[in-house]
Amino acid sequence: MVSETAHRQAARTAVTRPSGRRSETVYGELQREIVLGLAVPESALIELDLAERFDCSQGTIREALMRLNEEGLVTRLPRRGTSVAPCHSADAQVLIALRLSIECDSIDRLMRWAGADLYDILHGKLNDMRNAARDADEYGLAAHDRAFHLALFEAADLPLVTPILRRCLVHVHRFKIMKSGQLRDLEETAERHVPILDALRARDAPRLAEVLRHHISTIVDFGPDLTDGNTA
Amino acid sequence: MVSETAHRQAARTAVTRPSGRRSETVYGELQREIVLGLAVPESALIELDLAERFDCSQGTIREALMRLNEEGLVTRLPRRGTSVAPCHSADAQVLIALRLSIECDSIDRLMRWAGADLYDILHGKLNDMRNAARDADEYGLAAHDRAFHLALFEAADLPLVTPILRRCLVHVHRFKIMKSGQLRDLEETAERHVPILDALRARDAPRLAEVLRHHISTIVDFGPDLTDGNTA
DNA sequence: TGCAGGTTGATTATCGATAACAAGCAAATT
DNA sequence: AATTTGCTTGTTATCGATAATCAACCTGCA
Repeated sequence: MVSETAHRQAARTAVTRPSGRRSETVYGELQREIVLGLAVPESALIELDLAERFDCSQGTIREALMRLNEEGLVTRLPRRGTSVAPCHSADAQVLIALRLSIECDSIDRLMRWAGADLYDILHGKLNDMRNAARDADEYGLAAHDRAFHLALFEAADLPLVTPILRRCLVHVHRFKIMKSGQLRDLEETAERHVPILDALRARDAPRLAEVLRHHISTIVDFGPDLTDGNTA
Repeated sequence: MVSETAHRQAARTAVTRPSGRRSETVYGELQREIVLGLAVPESALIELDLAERFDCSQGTIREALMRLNEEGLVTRLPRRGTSVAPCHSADAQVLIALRLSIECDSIDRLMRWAGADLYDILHGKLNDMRNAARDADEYGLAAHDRAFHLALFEAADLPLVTPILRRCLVHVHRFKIMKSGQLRDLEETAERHVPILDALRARDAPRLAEVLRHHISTIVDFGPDLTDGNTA
């Protein structure tokens, strides 16, 4: 009996370690594939297929898909299945405008709670970005970039708005990555955050607002062509 | 044999109809209670308790809670449980600003696809609002009001933005209802939509923008006092 | 008294099976 | 030839049971 217990403990540890929370892994991987454009927009995602692929049950997949649906990365129709969200420039433009308004209009509020610890946290995220850039990990860079902006916004203490910002960030990244191929200077993208940190450290609210506005509005240029699906 | 088939049909209809989709019912009822303030902000929601109350399984409750989480009406922490979302004026102010920007900035785009059928649909929603107002059904009125604005925005064909607008609408309604007691003129709230319909019928984009802007910015006045939780 | 370590209670996470459902297809009847 | 009827297939929705997890408490010891 004792040995059986010990064996069970060992097995549990061995099995449980790899993932942590299973649906979390599935969620993260699918998010990566969608944002990176590996999963083509409008294509179907079958729950049972994914369950087999990730070696888990349908319920776990369902949970991951619901999380994705929450951010708008997939569309779930009642009994018609799940599909990868479309990616049109019209949506992206509105989303960027919203992001601009959310991030910039809350700076005064943000400043009231921002302390030195916030600066340290953000500096950590910046280093994460630099590492990802060095490894040519475009998705990792984008993920850390989202973490940076979300951490900054957290200081404004607007819990009902944060999920909306998260959603905007994800879609802006998706559009940016799908629009321009891999021909981007990742290092430069990371360094673009330095002025934000500087303004924050100086506790200069107007400058922070201006720097942020510039940072966000120059992420994607809608100049040349668009990866728009419908030509209507 | 014929009678047995007929009976089976009748039974199926009788049993299936009441609920339709079970998680849908749970979702709708919980949404009502939260928006109406019947469920107090920050209070805990236990999955198994709800499962017993609605006489369904835990998974069904979980699905409903996830939908609620999607709109930000509840907060789900990994292993700490689910709680009703807070309701502070700071969030509400930002949400109203976002709503304003989403609805008003897409009118040009909207006009390009709007036809006579859209006017008819919206007119139907207006009548729904009038009926709810006559019945003193404040939640019904709010629900039809959301449907009105969402139907209008649908014409802009920005599927990635629609869920964000839905979220803003729900929270604005919640804040509005929780702020002012029941002392509101429901009939007047319904009639406030007539100018929007008029401008749409006239296909006058600038006027529609102006009317909408006024409509939205006068929904809640942050003048006197605030039902703010923290006094920080 | 103070604390290290285990135990319990509450809650969520996962699973596999079954039910419900919508759409497409094919055959049969008119 | 056209319409309808019924079957088949692909997919999601729901369920009840079990496992994993975390926080708080409680016990034995110094």
